[in-house]
Amino acid sequence: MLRAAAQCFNQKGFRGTSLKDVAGQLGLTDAALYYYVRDKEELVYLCYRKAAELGRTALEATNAEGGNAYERVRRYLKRHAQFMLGEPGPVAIMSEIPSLKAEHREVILRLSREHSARFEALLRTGIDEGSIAPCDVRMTGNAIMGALNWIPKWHHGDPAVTAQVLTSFPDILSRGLRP
Amino acid sequence: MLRAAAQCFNQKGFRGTSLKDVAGQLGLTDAALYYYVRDKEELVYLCYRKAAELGRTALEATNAEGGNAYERVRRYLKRHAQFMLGEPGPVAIMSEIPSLKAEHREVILRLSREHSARFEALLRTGIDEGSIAPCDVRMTGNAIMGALNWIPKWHHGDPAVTAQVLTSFPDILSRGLRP
DNA sequence: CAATAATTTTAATGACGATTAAAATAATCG
DNA sequence: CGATTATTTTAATCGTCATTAAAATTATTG
Repeated sequence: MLRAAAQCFNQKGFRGTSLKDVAGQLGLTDAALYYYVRDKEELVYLCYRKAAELGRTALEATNAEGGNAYERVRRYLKRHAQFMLGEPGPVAIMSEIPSLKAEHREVILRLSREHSARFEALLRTGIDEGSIAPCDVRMTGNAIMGALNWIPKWHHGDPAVTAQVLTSFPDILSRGLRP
Repeated sequence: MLRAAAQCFNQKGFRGTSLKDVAGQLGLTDAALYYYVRDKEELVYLCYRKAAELGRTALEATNAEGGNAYERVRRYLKRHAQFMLGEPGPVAIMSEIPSLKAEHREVILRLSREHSARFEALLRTGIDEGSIAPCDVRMTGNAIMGALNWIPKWHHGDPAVTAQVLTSFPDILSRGLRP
């Protein structure tokens, strides 16, 4: 369901997707969605949360595998790109955070901040240990996350492009980090 | 008007902004907007087009100033960041392209493609002349544009941050291009 | 199979916000 | 100033979804 919704949002924009569209993609009728979700707002919220959790997982898994910070960043970039691209990806660009209800918005923003903080911490580790060149970690993190989060904008499922992204992106985004 | 609209879109999301919101920010009533614009759709379209044109202008102005490709890229990055940040910036994240009417959507997509192509050409020039390291220009362009376009997501007007972006971003995004 | 629970549909309802028409106000210009 | 044009407002209207309630179907389980 989240996958269907995210796909609709990315494809038709938020304005353009009605619950009927989402339901249609599942072979259901719009009213059926209300069995699983209180609200359209909640549907959006769940999509966003899922996406945030995937990002967090990607970073954690990478950290768990060890290696120096530079290598971990590279592996993380690939993992993150992977689920931005993947079929299984319920990942919608989070353009509607402001219209979430306060409670939900807080959760998403918190997850988002936590993720940024963790990534920045990783960069800092790299700087300390010398595997990454000194830089403004906040801005560097913002730049890298932006590049990743923007992927759904221009990627439309072409498998050739997918492969291209997976090989290029980690290189492109990490090359500037070398000392 | 476009500034007001873009600001609303970025701040409240598309879902969250009614014409009354946009009009309110101008000290007008919602109906007054229809004197200038046929449609809400047209308002969105004009915002997007303005943003696209600013990007194009930034790149052209930079090219006109000369210098090698690497230096031109750096200057372009700063210029582009500048209007993403600036008060005068009617720049909304283009999350609703799919719901534009076909005719308008085509214009935006064309402008967008043209801009990408120009930037990629600049990268290619740099590679040929040796000021930029060989790379997948398409993907590199996507990455850099993503980082730039994402700025409104996390920048909320703090002038200290603005300054930080302007000094850091050109460095961060161009460092990976060095041969 | 009977009975209960889970899931989906049909058929209204309702609200919000875009849009419109007509009237009112403000600006310009001879 | 008088007249014409430009701009804004007031006061409806209108559509499009989201949402709901009740009925129908499907699945589960004793």
